[in-house]
Amino acid sequence: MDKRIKKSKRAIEEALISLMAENDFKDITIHSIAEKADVNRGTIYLHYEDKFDLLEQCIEGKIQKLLNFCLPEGSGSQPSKSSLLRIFHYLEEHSFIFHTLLTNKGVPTFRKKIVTVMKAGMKEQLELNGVNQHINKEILIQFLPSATISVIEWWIIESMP
Amino acid sequence: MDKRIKKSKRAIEEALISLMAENDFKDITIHSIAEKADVNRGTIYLHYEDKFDLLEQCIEGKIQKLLNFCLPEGSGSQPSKSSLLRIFHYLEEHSFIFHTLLTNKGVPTFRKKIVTVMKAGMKEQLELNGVNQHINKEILIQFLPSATISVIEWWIIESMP
DNA sequence: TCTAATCTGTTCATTATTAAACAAAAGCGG
DNA sequence: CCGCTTTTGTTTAATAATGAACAGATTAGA
Repeated sequence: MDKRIKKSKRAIEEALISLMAENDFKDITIHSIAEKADVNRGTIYLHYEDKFDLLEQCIEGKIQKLLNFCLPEGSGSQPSKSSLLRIFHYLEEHSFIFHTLLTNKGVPTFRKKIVTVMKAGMKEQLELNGVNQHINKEILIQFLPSATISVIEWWIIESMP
Repeated sequence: MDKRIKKSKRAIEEALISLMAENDFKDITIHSIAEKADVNRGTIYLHYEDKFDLLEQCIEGKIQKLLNFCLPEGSGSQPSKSSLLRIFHYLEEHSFIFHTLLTNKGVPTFRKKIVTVMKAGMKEQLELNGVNQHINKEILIQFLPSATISVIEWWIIESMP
């Protein structure tokens, strides 16, 4: 992708997150984002529909990056032992971003997105490894992600041990 | 000035300094600067003749910024008491840059430039305030800047108290 | 010394970003 | 409620940056 696009999007999304750390999402204007990102206001509309689409893409990107980093294809869906650990390391490394996305008022989207992704991931895991066959898979899939995300949420918000 | 130009030049000059902190100037290539700055190589030639011109402009810019910040026009060439203090604060704030520019092998330019600027500045000062009239001005002007810069040099290189 | 690799300047067409302007929509204080 | 300011989208022409290519210079190693 063109260097300029990468830089612009990075600046814009970083600005969004930094603003979200201090204001409710609803109070953030495209104007202020452009200012913070040191980018022409028009540039934002070049890549995003509006601020909701921006938040959407931003969240999507963060989740993708987390997954790509923590579940590298090479090892072919590793067992959860080491990958879970990697996830926690990654979250620690980028705690500011995830803390902001999780705690900002008026943005439940992020939590939902993660739960959805985890459901899919776990389903795949369970079908691959025939473990826990004596437990109802469906129930596990419904239950585990929410539980896990709650733990993660707690861990991040309490600024992790 | 166009936002894009500001950003490009800032990235390029920052890259240069960061590279100069770890390599002799002569070993630094335009290639590596472009890489570090995350900028197309051609962009550098859009604003600078070559790496020597880049260093030149970079140094010039740093000196100008220091002067503008420490000798604001409003107060009309203040006496040296507070402005000297401001200079030291500014140097402390930007110590990495000045340390790098002063210590990099093969770049005596920076020291010379500063001495030149100080000579001019002091001359003006002396002509304005009729102080020290009983001392030969010319000798002062020859002597003071070199002495001062030596102190500053020592102060910065020994990572200031 | 010869070769391969890297670096330098420069050119080109394409694309992204900019500044400036605009009308319309919100938001706000009196 | 009514002005006033800010924000939103969108458009325009102008300009800066990009990636790619190129020949020539320099460097490094065999």
